[in-house]
Amino acid sequence: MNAKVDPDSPRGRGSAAAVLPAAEPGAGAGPGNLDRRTILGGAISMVDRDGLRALTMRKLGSYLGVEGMALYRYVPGRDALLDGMVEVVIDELYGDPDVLLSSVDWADYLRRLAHGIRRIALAHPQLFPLIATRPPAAPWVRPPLRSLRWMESFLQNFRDCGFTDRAAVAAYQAFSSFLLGHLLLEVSAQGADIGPMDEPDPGTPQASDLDGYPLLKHLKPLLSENRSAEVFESSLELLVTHLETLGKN
Amino acid sequence: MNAKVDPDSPRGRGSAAAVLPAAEPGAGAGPGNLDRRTILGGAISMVDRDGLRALTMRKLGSYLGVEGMALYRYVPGRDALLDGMVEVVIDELYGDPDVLLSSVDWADYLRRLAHGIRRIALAHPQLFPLIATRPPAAPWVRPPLRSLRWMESFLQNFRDCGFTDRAAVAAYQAFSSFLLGHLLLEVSAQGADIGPMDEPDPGTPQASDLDGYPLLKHLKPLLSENRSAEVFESSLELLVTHLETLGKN
DNA sequence: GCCCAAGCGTTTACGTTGTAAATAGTCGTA
DNA sequence: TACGACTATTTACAACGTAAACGCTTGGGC
Repeated sequence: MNAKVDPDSPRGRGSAAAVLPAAEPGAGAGPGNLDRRTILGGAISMVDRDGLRALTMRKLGSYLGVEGMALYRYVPGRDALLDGMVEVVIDELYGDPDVLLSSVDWADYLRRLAHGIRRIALAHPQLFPLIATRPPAAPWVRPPLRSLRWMESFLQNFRDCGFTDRAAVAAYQAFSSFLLGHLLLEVSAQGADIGPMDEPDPGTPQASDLDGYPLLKHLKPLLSENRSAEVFESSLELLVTHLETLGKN
Repeated sequence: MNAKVDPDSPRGRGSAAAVLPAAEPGAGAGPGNLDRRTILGGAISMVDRDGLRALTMRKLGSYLGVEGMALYRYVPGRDALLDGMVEVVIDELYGDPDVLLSSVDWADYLRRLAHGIRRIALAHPQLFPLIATRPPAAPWVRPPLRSLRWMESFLQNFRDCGFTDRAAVAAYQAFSSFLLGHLLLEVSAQGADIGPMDEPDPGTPQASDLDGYPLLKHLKPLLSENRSAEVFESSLELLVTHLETLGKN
């Protein structure tokens, strides 16, 4: 196919990040076939396939072979459903062997964690905006690394590597900004690529739409090039060296 | 009040960024009182006050002293309304004198532009997630600098300063990621600060909730410190030096 | 075998949303 | 005065989130 495959892309690996515990949908009615995990898994795979707007309580119900109202016995409401989905997707990190390797090298840890989250983002492009914009549990919890468990282990790791409290916190915050910016833009671009376009995509400005913008017209090929993987890598390295100089202050 | 005031915060300046052309709402019924600009302005100030969930066609109508269906003569539908709001808010940049100063120094230009967008984000914290996540006009248009006019002038400016096509495009993309990550996190934290909390905010984990996370409990004061302005500044400088080394390749 | 409490999913119902279609009011011009 | 053209209202409908009441199944004590 292509010379190099993006190792974080779903097709680039044996789908190690897509560890959905989802029971198969429509497993027939009857009691006992429903629980919180099944519901969240179904919701996630539904959004992965059809997008966020297609996720309604009733549609999710019928996707699971059940009436919409049945979901309310396991989930307090739609917002809680969304929060639960975000939590489940973020916790896919725990199933990622590349991330879990422990290491005394904080830079190595940072790189593996970053790629782990990138893998999640690319595996669930339609869901990532939710990860980015749902109100976090506390104002000091920053997407996308928005689980208390991961925050704790992240900060622990950096303190163990000699970072001061201040520096560890700064590292968490800088890391969050970096990931959020890069991944949100990456999935939004990719979501538009494979998004809902059957026709020649009337949303995309054709060459004729750029008449007032000669430079854009000239740069369009460059702008359309997809160097996400390389850019992500080099920005990550920039962050690492920045954190190095930030060092122990 | 406080030693130093954030110059990008709405209270930090004479509200120069909040140039809403909004006609006063509820200006009485009768024909001729409605047009696209009024509608978008009303929608924006409504979201600024009550949040995105409160923005409904009918509620916006009655806010403007009109029946909800009247809006459809000027706006094709709700999605187009949201897109229009995003466009209007981004175009507030054109009314910002600090940004419009021309300069042969690309770094200076970048800094002024960055602060201009930060000002917009802080002036409309509830709206910024929309700026970040609405599908752009084309996959190669990246929020938050998502208007073709601004893209054109941004790229022009960098090319005039000696950047190659490639480097100018890379600068645009790096700039976008930087802004999106920082500003989205900043407004989300601030939105939670002044958000819908009347009681002691049950959403925020109290100290007792952090029992399983001793390090978090210990670092909570540091994590809650708001150094957004300084962090933004220093990350911006990091970006500038990065673009310098990226230079002309 | 019988009953009953508990748990699960369905049914019914209500208010709200986005939006299409038909309607009525207003105003400049012929 | 009559007439289009705009403009805003009214009416209508399907889909949504969710509360409340309702049956159905099931397992345990007598």
